[in-house]
Amino acid sequence: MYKNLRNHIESIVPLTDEEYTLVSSYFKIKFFKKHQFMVTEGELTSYNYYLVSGLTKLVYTDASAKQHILAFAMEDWWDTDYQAYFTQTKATLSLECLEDTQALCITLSDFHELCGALPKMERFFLEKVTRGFLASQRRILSLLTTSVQERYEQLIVQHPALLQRVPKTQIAAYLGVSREALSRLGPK
Amino acid sequence: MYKNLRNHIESIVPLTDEEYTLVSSYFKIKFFKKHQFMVTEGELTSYNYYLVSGLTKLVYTDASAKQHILAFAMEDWWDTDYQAYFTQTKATLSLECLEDTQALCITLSDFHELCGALPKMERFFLEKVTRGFLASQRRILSLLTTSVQERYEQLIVQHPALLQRVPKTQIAAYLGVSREALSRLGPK
DNA sequence: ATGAAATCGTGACCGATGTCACAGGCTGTA
DNA sequence: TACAGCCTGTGACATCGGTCACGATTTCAT
Repeated sequence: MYKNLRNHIESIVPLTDEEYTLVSSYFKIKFFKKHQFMVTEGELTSYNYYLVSGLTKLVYTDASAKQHILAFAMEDWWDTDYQAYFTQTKATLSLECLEDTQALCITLSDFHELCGALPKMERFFLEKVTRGFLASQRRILSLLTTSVQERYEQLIVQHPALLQRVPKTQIAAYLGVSREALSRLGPK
Repeated sequence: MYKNLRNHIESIVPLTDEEYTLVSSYFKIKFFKKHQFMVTEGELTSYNYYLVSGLTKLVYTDASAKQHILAFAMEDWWDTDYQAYFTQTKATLSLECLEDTQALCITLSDFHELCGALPKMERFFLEKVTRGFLASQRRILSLLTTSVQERYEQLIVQHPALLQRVPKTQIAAYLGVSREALSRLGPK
């Protein structure tokens, strides 16, 4: 079972059936409904989630209650408050479902155990984290160099499905502008 | 030799003398002068650099020749155009020395060989990349949530030495504002 | 020492964006 | 049906930051 996860891992490192059985034994499936929190600000973050289906947002809420979206995640993405997860401290971010979501989750200690038991998985995660790091750098660059309009147009090109599933308010919170500013450049 | 590197690695995974001898055999030392490019936009990026001493900036130059600084790096930091390095494609960033710099460098194929020969090093790099990823996420959040002034003040607190070594123009290019805007909020 | 280049502050002007307010449309629920 | 809550667009206004221009000072290389 969990063919999704197996395909996902095997896109980077091949696994035998026995190996995958071992891998999957470390994961537990969880179901969440729209508006539920998978990670809650101020609480400990027990799990790293691999999303089987659904849609989530990773959010920071600032002092004036304004929301800033670090990332959306959907099928085949990994997501959690990594800072809190890896350091086992209280979350500063929240991970909230924008749709009903199924996820496979793993604790930090199981994560380490798994890497120890199967070095291939360490390679897999190294590759994954590296890609995440590169994506973050691209995002920083895009925040530094491009206008809101350019970022919006790129988002439309790269994730057209998102716009159908997420209200503009949230898109604005992801792009780093107010809802109104985003609305103004739409009609043009 | 290269005690820096050994201490750096051992802050995460302990090494025997033999292991470290093996590790260091994969690295080559290089010397650069101020204004030299360690990575040049448009060219292939052969190396990942561990900085022994000196100071560098990782820069993107946009269509209108404006510079945007992704990161400064100094002693004990790793630096290169990772996108270009890991995918072995032409660099879109430049890595330029702001001071004379010594660095230990490793090719991508040697990097993979080293990880294969010594799984500990895979763990080390996983840890390193993870921290880099977390730092990037913090930077994104700070770009989304804080004003130029706040970012400037945080930079002063976190890296006071930088301000002594780097002209304000470059600081501005790192913070994501014009030189003039940064100058205006200095006297406060 | 001398000239060229870099650094830095400052003023004027203007476009982009945040904030606040209002209105219409849509959806879900009692 | 009726209501409440979201989502979206739009206008008015103030502010922030970009751009251009100027000049003073410092740094650097010849």
